[in-house]
Amino acid sequence: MNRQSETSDEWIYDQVFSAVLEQRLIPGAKLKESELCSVFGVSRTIIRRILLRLSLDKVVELRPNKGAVIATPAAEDVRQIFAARRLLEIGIIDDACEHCTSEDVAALKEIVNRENTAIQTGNRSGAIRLAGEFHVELARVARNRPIQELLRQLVAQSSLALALYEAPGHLLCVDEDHINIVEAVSAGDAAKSRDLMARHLEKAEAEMKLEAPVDSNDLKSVFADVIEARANA
Amino acid sequence: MNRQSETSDEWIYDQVFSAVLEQRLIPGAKLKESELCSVFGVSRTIIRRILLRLSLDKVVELRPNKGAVIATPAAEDVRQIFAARRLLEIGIIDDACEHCTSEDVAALKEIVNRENTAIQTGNRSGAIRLAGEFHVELARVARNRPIQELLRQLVAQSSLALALYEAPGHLLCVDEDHINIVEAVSAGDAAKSRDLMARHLEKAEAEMKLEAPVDSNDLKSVFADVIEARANA
DNA sequence: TGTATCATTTTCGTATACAATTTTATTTAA
DNA sequence: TTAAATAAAATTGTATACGAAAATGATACA
Repeated sequence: MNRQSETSDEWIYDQVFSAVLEQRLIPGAKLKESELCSVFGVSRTIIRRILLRLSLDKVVELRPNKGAVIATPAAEDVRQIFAARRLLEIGIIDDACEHCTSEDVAALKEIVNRENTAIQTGNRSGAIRLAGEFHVELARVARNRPIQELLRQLVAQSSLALALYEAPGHLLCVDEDHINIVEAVSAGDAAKSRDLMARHLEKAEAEMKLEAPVDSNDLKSVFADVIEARANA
Repeated sequence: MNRQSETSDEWIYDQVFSAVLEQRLIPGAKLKESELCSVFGVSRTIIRRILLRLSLDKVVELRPNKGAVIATPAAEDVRQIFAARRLLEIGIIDDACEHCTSEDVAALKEIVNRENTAIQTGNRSGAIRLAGEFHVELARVARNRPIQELLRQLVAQSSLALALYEAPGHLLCVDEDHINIVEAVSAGDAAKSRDLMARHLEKAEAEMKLEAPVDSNDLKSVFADVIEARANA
């Protein structure tokens, strides 16, 4: 049976990737091949290929002979993730301002609107997902695919980081940052856009407690190091 | 037979990746699975996994039902590749200056020395490869893995771009740029380093003729668009 | 001679078989 | 009862089988 590989593959990949973005899959979650097989109705060949792709995205960790788990980025990883995001997202602002068309503005506003709706309706998954989408869309507007691709990965990794290190009691603050950035970019004001983006990213990183690492009410996170040690024993 | 997958996989991947870096594999070259199987003595399962990884690096193009070929980046791709490189490599200079240890300086100088030796002995493959290695090493010195990884891919893609668009008669000019950058970085002079890097990258991109695209004496490149059109027919 | 159609061979895509490793369960001894 | 040892089950890693698609070559016909 030669399936329409391209499509089916992409669909399954997106399903898992989305689950990570929406934090329905959290760090440490085990991804058994046979389970994924029955869920998606394909053979292990396909599932294995998708797990490999996700592992190259640093969203899944492939432990030889021990199966795949959702990745658990260390504090240092998270610092590098955000350092990279600052570099990329501030760096592309010039190009975003330069190339931004009216269609681009519409697309950006559409995302921000849906994001705000999600926030107001208490749809946390949707809000997280759309917030990430916004940042990736901005890279698309800047017309730079390599950077867009990396940002897509970094946004997903940020979602994992947030699940691990988010300061308690934060939860869905309504945020004017995104819409302000859209306005500045569509006005072609690169300096202002850069400044807004810089502060926005700082804010995001500040919401995490990278020193006192763990999320209190999730045993998997609390004992992540123990699990890691035992897993490698 | 459960092979020591990790190692064997990595080795084969590196072999192919290196061949691209050294331009022993040029854009359009066909990678038949069965041939790779016999060359490396593994089954198609392994080869297929490696081809997938290389395709995610944008070094190989996977054409459904038509096999894998070494990628042929379009002129617009190359512009984005170099735009991304400028952004990344200039952007990491601050961190490189900040984190650069004496071991790092030694490692950088070692690469530059080997590069110059390669140039002087007419070892074109080695020179291209080491030039790329230098840029990736600088990202390592900056202590940012995500960016280092992307740069590794972009350097390989640059090698393909060079094979396609290099201005004729260029060939291995001895270059003081790299050693100057090492000096500036190890002295902690970020401003100077940035300036040197910016001009170095501009020079590299200027060596290519992205408007009059093709490499004259390679039919595969000359008729790349025709091939592409027919392949998709 | 050149072109179109058909058969043959090659190559690719997925599922599956089987070996090796890890995990879990059970038994046994202290 | 706990802990170690062993057996059973589950899971992963690689090779291979087989169907589908594409490339190649042969034949018929204008």
